Amino acid sequence: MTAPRRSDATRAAILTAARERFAADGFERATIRAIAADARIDPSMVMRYYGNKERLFAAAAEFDLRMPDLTGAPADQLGTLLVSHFISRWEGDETLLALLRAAVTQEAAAERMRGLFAAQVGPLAARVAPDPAEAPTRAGMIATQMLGFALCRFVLRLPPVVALDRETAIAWLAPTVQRYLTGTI
Amino acid sequence: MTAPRRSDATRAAILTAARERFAADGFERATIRAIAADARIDPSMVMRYYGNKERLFAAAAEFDLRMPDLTGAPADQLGTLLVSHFISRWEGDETLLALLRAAVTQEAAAERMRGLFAAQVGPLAARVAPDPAEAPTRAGMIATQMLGFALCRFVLRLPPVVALDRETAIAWLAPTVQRYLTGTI
DNA sequence: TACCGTTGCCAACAAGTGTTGGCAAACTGA
DNA sequence: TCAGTTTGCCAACACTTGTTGGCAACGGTA
Repeated sequence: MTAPRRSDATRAAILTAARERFAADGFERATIRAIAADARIDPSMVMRYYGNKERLFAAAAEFDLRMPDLTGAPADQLGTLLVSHFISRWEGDETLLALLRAAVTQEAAAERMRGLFAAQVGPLAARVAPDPAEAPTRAGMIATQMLGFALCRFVLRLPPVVALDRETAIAWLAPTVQRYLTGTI
Repeated sequence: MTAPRRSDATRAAILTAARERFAADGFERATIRAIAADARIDPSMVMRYYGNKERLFAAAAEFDLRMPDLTGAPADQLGTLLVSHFISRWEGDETLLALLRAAVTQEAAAERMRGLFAAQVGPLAARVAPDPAEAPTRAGMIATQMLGFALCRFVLRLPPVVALDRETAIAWLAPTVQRYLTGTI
């Protein structure tokens, strides 16, 4: 139980600005100076509170997929539920976008992305897959589709993918994810 | 018909080194100095022959998907043929990897990626899709899956995706691409 | 009040970046 | 042979980057 500090607001402002910049520009093009300017403080404050740029990114890219509990859900609805959940996670929080943009050139960010899918999608796959031994592969295939969708929609902004409304996107993606999760290979 | 210049070998060496560096490090972390060092020439030569870093990248990321002619192929084999072709294109040439890594932070590279799928996958989808009007969407969905696969396998290096051998990868991906190409939505 | 840790800013550093201009050597054509 | 072009390197430029140290103002505590 730590006492709240007077600088907590500054810390939070830095983190918010960092997430925005990392999400928009990636790791190398997001500069400490720009982040500090957004947070309306001096760049040296960023260093004092977060040590260096990598640790700032690590703090800003803290993320949890919050995978839903699918026990009890209709077996043929798993794909729809999962895809719908993923899209919500992407749209509600730019942290994942920051993580994806950075992961392409930052090994630490890539490692975190790997951990995210292994630790959160893997167990879910293990519970519903016909053979639990296939769970990592199934989680990996789901990653290829969901990260690919996010890449095309939010990063590359491929027009036909941007144009999809939520329901249509789910209609396209759900059968794919359903098959990766429970289908026979 | 231009006469071959004495500097053509240097130009080619620069281009090869540039492709390697851009593919491995992305646009901003690949430095002119490092590229020049790989090509064993002075950094100023890169500027003389390619003007600036952006134009160097544009030259290094010249790429053609070389989509195969699928007229006459069995309708139910389209997914397999396409996926197999994509994987070959990815593995045979690091240009596509350079383009993907750069596209995440460089708008010009993203634009080229958009053009690639619109101009090469789009027409193919128009020929085999039930309704040609859906071709852009279908090409876009194929992009989400194939770029997502490349992202996870070559960039993020998700272990279960890296571990897939070529046949297994095709077995997973082909039905997805087949459905995006010809399935009902 | 006097004290001391906290918060913040300013100025500067060292390193690395893309980029440029000039100059020597090598080559080409007459 | 000799002028003119091409090829290459060196040194430097202007700028940006992450990062550091010092110094003033603030705020709670005794």
